[in-house]
Formats: sequence, C-alpha cells, structure tokens
Amino acid sequence: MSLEHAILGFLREGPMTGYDLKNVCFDESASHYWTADQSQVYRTLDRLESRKLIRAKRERQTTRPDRKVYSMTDAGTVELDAWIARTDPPPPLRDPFLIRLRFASDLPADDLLGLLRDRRGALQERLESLRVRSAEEPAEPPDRAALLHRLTLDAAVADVRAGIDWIDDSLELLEARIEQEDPTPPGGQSRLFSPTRGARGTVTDEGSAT
Amino acid sequence: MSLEHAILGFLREGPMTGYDLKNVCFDESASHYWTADQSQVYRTLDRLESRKLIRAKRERQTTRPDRKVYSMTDAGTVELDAWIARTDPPPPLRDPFLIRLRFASDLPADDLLGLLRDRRGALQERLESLRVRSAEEPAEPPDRAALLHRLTLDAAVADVRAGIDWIDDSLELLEARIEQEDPTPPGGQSRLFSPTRGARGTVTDEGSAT
DNA sequence: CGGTAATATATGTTCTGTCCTATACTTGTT
DNA sequence: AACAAGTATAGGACAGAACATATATTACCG
Repeated sequence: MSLEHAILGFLREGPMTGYDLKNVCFDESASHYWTADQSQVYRTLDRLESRKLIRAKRERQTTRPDRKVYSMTDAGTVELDAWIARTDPPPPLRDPFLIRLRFASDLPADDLLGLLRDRRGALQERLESLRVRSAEEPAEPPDRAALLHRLTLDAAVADVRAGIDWIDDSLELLEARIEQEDPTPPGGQSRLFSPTRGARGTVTDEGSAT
Repeated sequence: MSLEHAILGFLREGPMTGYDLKNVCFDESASHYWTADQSQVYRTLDRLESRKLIRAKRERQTTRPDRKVYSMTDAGTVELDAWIARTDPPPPLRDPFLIRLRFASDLPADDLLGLLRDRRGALQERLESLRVRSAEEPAEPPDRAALLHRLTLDAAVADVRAGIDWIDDSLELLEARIEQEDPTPPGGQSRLFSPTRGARGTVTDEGSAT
C-alpha cells in the first residue's frame, strides 16, 4: 500500500517514467524513509494503471528505448488524498541487532563491546551521509513541499542520532557491569587507553565541534 | 533469518513449546523489538527441526492437548553463535508516515498540523506502555542477560522519544512557516489557545514533571 | 570492433510476514 | 447443555519485498 501511494505522490508533482521513479525519486529523494526495488516499481505502476489511478502514454524516442510516461488521473488524486489523511499506528521497532544483543550474554566481554562499537560506526557513517544530503538541500526551503521534504531528512537524522546515543549509554552501562563482574582488568589493556566513545557533543552537532 | 535466530536464542535459555515462544517470548518479552505471528513461529520451528538445529520431544498431557517441547542441538548453538557475531548494516528507516508527510503539502494547514499531532499522541501512548513494561523489570538487572534485555527496552524508549522530539521540532517549524505564509490568523483560534506541545521535559522524563 | 554504461521495461522466483481458518481438548460460566 | 476462554498445533492464501535475469537501444571508450 505504501509504495503505491508514494508513487502517486511523486506522480502528482509531475508525469514520470518508471525509470525516473526508481532512479530519481526512490534512490535519490526518498531513500532515507522508503526504498523500492526496480521490479517492484514497474509492477506497482502496472497495478495502478489497471486500477485507473494513473495513466500511461507511450513515447517513441529516437535516441533511447521507448518509454511510458505515467501521469495521475482524477481517481488517483482522490485516492492519494484519502490515504494521506488516514492515520495508522507508527511501525513497531524491528531490528535484528536487538535480537543479537539480547542473546549475546555468553560472548566474551570484548566481543560484546565490539558488537556495539561496530554498530555505532555504521550509524555514524549513515549520519554522515545524511549530513551530506542535508547540505545539498536549500537551507531555507522555498515552499511547503520543500519544507516537508526537509522534515523527512530531519526524521532520519533524529533516528540515527537516537541510535548512536543509545549505544553510547549502553556501552557505559556494559563497561561498568563488566568491570564489576571481573574486577581484574586484563593487563591494563582494556582500561588504560579506551578508544570507546567520543564526547557526546561530537555526535550531536555533526562534527563542527570536533 | 532473524526470526529463526530469535527462536534459537530463546530455546538456548531453556526448552519450550511453540505456544510459549509465541505467547511468552514474542508477545511479552521481545515485542518491543521483534514480533512474530503464531503461524510463523510454528512453521519456523518445523524448518529449524528439519535442519537439525533444534529437536522436538512430544509430551502427552492428560489435562491439556499434547505439546511439542523443543530444545537446542549442538548444531543450533553453533549456528546461533555465528549469527550473533555477524555484523550487518542497521535496517533503513521505513515509515509510511513520512511518505504521508512528504506529500501532504496541499493539505489545509490545520489538517497538516493534525497529522503530526495525531502521530505524537500515538507515540506518547507507546512511550507510556514502554514505561510500564520498564517498571516491571528489576531496576538492577541481576545478570548480564537481564542487563541486555534492559538495553533493548532502552533502545525502544530512545526510538520513540526521538520520534516525539522530532515531531515537536517539526510542529514548531511548520507553525512558523504557516504563519509566515498566511499572516492572518483565523479569528485568534489557532494561536490563542494552543494545545500543541507540552514542555520538552515532559517527554523526556516520563511525566514526573508534568 | 568489442565492451561497458546508461536508458528503459519486464518477468520468474523466493522469502518473510500477515490473515484467516481449522482442529482438539479442558475448564469454567451461564 | 451450550458457550466462551485457555492451551496447543497446523495449513491455505496472499501481499510486500528482495533477488535474479532478460531484453532492446544508443553512446562512449579503448
């Protein structure tokens, strides 16, 4: 359902081909909150067309293969507006990493901490790439649609940051607990230099304070 | 894959039936980071058994229908440990609400704000139920496994709070923008009493500061 | 001339997850 | 006696998504 309406949303802003939807809309514009496979896009377009929510116009091209330019119908606009006004519960958190963590109690202490640090690194990378994308957007959104797009980026950033902060808190709790369980640190190695965590601020205001 | 390993994880802590896995493990213990359908649990158990990662023992019961108690095999333990040590990228954010928001620019201002406020309410409810569940857990986790379980709860709480904070920021930005676009507030209704947002602290320290 | 990349669409297959229905036995309620 | 609720397992049907592969055209590069 969501993909259908995302496509309707994009098509309302202007006619487009399946190719553009995939490579421009989903890969470049919406990938931080929704992704879609190429095959999924084309099949969904077929379905939307057969339901008369969009309409296709085949275009002969001399320099490129033929393409089908889709545009909204009135029925499509109605359907989209109805869907947008709908309210349904926020999607539940669903993260394999938390399964791992939950059952990682038998891991050697270092591996356990390593698990968290790896995840932290991955989130940090994601945050950086979101920062880049954010920077590409106009600082002052020109219209309401641009502002809403900006808000979706903010949501993704907030999500990743929350993950990083949670990891930092978890690392602290775990390190304390591990020390308490085994009061003999292995050869001064674990406590003496700890590349564990940067200052919290570094995470929060994206590097400017490094 | 994840469900399989979640089941292996639970079974490592002790033999269990499909019924218990569904009603105790997934519905009560793990629901804040992973859920599973009843039919999915039983089918996954079948699959794990056929792959020799778990083993079933049929138990005749006089007072209740027969049940199959599953327990781990050595192969299952190996598989679980390997999976836990694996590192894969954090799941991308994937939220239909952000699709709605992104394409909601044509909505009347009040409806747009209503969309966000509704979502905020739903998240607040979720936060409350997490708070209740958190309170049921021992304040000081007795062992490492209990600590890890606690961390998963913290992750869920952090996730929901990030969502609420993001909404609050978004409401502020949107209200400013709407006012700027239409400098004539409709009959003093929108600005005079604004049930829009509680103090930020209220969200963060769960109601004690109401 | 051959290979790769970009443009453009389409289909087959598989997996995960959800919903629904069915079956069977026991206990407690009306 | 009928019915609901709890315990316990199972399977059909289907939607959404992921993965793989196929095909056609043109442009560019070595």
